[in-house]
Amino acid sequence: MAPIVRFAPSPTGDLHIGSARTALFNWLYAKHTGGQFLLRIEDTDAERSTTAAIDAIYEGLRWLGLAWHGDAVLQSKRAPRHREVVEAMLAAGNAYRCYCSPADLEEMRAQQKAGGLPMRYDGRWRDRDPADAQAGVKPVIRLKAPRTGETLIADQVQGDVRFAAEQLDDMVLLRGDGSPTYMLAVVVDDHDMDITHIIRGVDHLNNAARQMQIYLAMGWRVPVFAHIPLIHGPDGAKLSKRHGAQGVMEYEKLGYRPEAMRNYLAKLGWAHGDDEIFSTDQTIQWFDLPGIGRSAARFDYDKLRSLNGHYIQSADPAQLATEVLARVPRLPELDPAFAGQTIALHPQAAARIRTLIPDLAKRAKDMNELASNAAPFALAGPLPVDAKAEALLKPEARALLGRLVPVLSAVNDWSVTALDAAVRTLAEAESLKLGDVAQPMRAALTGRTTSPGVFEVLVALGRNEGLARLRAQAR
RNA sequence: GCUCCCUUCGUCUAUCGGAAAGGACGCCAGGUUUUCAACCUGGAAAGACGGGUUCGACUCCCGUAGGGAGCGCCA
Repeated sequence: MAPIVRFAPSPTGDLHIGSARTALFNWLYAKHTGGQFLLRIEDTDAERSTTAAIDAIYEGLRWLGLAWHGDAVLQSKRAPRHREVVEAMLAAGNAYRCYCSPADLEEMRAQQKAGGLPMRYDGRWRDRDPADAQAGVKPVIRLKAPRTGETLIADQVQGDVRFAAEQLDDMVLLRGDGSPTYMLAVVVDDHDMDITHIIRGVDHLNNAARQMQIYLAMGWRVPVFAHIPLIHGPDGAKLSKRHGAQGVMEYEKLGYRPEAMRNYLAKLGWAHGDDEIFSTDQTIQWFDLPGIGRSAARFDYDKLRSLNGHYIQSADPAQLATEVLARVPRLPELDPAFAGQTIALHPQAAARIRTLIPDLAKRAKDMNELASNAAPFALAGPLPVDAKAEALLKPEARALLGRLVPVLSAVNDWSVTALDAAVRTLAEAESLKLGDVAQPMRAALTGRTTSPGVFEVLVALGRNEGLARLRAQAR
């Protein structure tokens, strides 16, 4: 039977980068084994779940390229089925009503903590007569868990992990208002969805032991567990807002490409020998549970950037050019240097970007950098000259440009080689190094001190625009 | 406090009892060069600590330290 896995996030904000990796691992496993990848939204907490957050999950998964099978299951819609299961457990004597008030429980925990005891429900209503209940208390329904023995989780990543029965208390299955708890809902849903492998964060490892009790009580087949390590911030602490971007779509805004994210996230906690860069197809082919490590990994932005740069360089040039053109207009919101500016694309923008894209791609680690570097060729209107370029355009440099313009005007074949030859000849005649001429040219042509090669730029701009930009700064 | 998990260069990792402990990012140096990159070459850099087991431990066991997770009528 082909495996069926699921990604089961709770919709409480953006799709977190850690959750995204969990989704990726599940997706990879399904792809690798020819199984199915399902999506279930754990929205049973009505107060925290919003439709915007659900949409954010869809958006994040789509951007990452992780397609799920069929429609997402909304856990909140399955409450009747969850109650039905609890009724069955009640009937079988595997669950019971507990009439403790919140105050009772609080007091119990306080005493346990004070006495250095583990904080667990003590099972006081296990065999007590409901007639003893205080009036007005709506009972919760608790699982009647075994009090002796141990629960074994044969985890595919963590190995065999044992929990003594004394560690596990009688957890709540149904709340006082009749709504199901998470612990109950996951098990029922995973069972009903025929989930064969549960791949999720280690923060659920302890839960697995509790959930196992429900599988056992219902006589259900227990899925294979694989609890993967968490991602920490660069400082080793839990990944949080102060570490920067957390939601996957924030990475899109920062200019990271989905294929780079997939590669980076896969490498975080999973390895295939010494391989560092692998396509999604290769990852699918290689991915397997035994390759997953057990220790938490720190998020390393430098490495992500490096990978992203690699994928920018190796992207299909035509596709990349299209993406750049689409991103340039977003620059005011993505790059502080363009904040507040009005963006208008030049009629020749597409053509220029297409010819310059291989050169541009080598100089960018993210799509925003790429768009920013493309701006001098993509934008309409007067060319802005930044401070460093301005500093380069000293009077002597402007005079040099003045002597260069007629030389270039005389070039018939507007090509890199011909232009190169012409400029070199001029440089030699003036006993200058090529760089002495190239830098002022660059400043005049792009308004910046770094750019693709000046001859490539001249070709991309075309004779008229190229000469016009030089003339504008010449004297 | 109790339970569970983790620990190889700064970071991500390879190693599955016998190697000079390998790769990648980052860093440093050099080469190439019209800038910046890209690219090429070289370099510094690691088995937390203490005990065992073994002819032999990074690898297996125990302990210590450090880190993480869980202990809800949250998910």
